[in-house]
Amino acid sequence: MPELPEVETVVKGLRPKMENCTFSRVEQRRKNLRIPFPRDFVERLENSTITSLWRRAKYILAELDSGEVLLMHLGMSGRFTIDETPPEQSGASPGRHDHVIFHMNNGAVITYTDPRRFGLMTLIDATRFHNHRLLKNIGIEPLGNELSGTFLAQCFAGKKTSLKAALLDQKNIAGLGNIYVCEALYRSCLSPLRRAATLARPGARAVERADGLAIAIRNVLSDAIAAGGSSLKDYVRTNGELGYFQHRFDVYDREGEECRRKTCSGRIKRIVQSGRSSFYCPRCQR
DNA sequence: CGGCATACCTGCAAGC
DNA sequence: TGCTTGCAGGTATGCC
Repeated sequence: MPELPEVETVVKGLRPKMENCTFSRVEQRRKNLRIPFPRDFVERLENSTITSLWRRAKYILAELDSGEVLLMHLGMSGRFTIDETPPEQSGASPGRHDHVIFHMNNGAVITYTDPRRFGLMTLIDATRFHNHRLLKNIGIEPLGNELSGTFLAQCFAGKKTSLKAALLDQKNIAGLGNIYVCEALYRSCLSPLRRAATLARPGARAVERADGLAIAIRNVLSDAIAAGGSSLKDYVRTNGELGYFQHRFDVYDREGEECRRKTCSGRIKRIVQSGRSSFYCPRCQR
């Protein structure tokens, strides 16, 4: 499920068990995920210490004292689970989709599970990670200071594509996925079909529209992060699972149901845009 | 270059 | 029950 809020929640959950901790043992149970694991992946991790753990877009980055950065992505179905009892003591054996197991020097066993294997793990040089092919073209962080109506208006100026596609494009804004784009557009009363450039088109409403969208994006994401934190209780479930939380969506997966806006009598519609579902209220989103 | 379709892989729910 | 189909929250690539 991972979009920005889920990845943020995973990072917060992993931090107490990984930051300033050392990899005692690493199990790599297959040779690739979406991309191959790097050469000597296990050897390069073992006995190195994580100096800091953070998120950029939907990537999780662990800076190591070896001078490398461990770069991880959850893809569509990746998740981490933290166990305090080593499997050899609890008697549990790894599942078919448990691809990487980190044994930390604090006793935590952190398992990466990913049925669809759209996730990835790789190691990159700390001095050059900004220029790494996976990170260099990524857009602004939506929870940082750069996101504003002015930014969106400029960024989308001249774009013929839809607002939906423009918001999904990680080169513009990093971390939004299908769900939160649908939710942000709903909150700002903008249609996913609207041409991105019209956000900036001069006119009385243009500033309002762009500012409204910027605020909606920020609020949707921070609400989801807050919900994740509270429903996971310090970001870790009792079963150790991280990053999966129930969140009540206004439009996502609500095809045919009533619009939640009190002043609106519309019904949520599902359409397909560039091969993905968009959910919106055709009555109040314009 | 923009915009779209496609591919990667597995699991699950719905339909027959 | 069992088979087939379509769909899933991400991203890179290739084609026009």
